[in-house]
Amino acid sequence: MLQQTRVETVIPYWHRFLASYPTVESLARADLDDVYVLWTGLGYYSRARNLKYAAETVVANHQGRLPDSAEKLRELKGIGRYTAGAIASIAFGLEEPLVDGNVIRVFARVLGIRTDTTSKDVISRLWDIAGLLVRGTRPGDLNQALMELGAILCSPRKPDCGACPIQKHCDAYVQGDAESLPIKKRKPKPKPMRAVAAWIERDGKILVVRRPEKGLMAGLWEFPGGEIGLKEEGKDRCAEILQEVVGLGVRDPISAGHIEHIFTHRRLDLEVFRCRARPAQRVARSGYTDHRWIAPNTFLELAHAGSTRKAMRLLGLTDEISARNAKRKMP
DNA sequence: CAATCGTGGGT
DNA sequence: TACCCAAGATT
Repeated sequence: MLQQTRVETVIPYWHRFLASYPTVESLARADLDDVYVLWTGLGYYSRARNLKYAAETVVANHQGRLPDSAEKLRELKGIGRYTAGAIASIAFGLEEPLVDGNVIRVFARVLGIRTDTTSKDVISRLWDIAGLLVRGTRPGDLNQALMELGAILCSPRKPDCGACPIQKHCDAYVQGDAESLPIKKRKPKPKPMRAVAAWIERDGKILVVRRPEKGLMAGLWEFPGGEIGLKEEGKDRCAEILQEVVGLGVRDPISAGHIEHIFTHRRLDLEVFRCRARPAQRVARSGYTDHRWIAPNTFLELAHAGSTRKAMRLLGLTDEISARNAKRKMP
């Protein structure tokens, strides 16, 4: 959960997750759909699938106990170099290093690294240095201290150098350029993208579809729809797309408005329509892995992404149901 | 190696 | 507003 996600964001999800799946065995036995529900709103949903798959592997191949070496941990789905180092050092007390965004920033400043820190060369060197530092009796504490230093004092903007315990050892502090480090390649802007989605009602129920297990919002439920050209008319394309993806003919799509949603690499403009399916038709899916006709309010109980949540709100679905069941109001 | 994969907070 | 960033991993 912590991969690319702030601790404060993770905490309520972590409590709910552990309440549902307190053991590796319980997660291994779980229904993947239920795991996705607990991940709703957290993002990077492949982590949920990988975590469940890893739990199954641990039960099947490791007697239900996590392997106690960084090398073996890395063989599990979703566990890369950082996570293996974190588990090995913090949970097992092994002298294994870790390098995350915080550590990169701390090292770049302390050591005065003024070249691109995203290069393979520099990253490799940082891992070597972390490996030298972690030797000792409390490797987990050393690793967490490095990350905490980066998160609390040695922050990306306005680092609190005055309170830093290693100020006098810091090259960037001496040079006075801490705020401009580390140097990174700038990331491309999110590309504009348009899509339509439809509330299709029949006999008081609406049609929802499940996305494939790979790609954007993998495995999540959404309103049926699809991508359209940047200059196309949403209303015209809506009926055509529904015919393509669910095999339903609809009449008179009426726009309920647009929502905007920013992903890391996409800027989505989603136009949402209400329409009715012509009677006596069967759903014929294309691209989706499942579909259901559900009572509208129960959509909130299925795993879904933030963009779908916005569409729901636009269509008048409130989050009263999930708010009742959750300690914290879902985003 | 570059692209992909979410979302929320901060400046 | 626009951009950066977060206890990264996978393809």
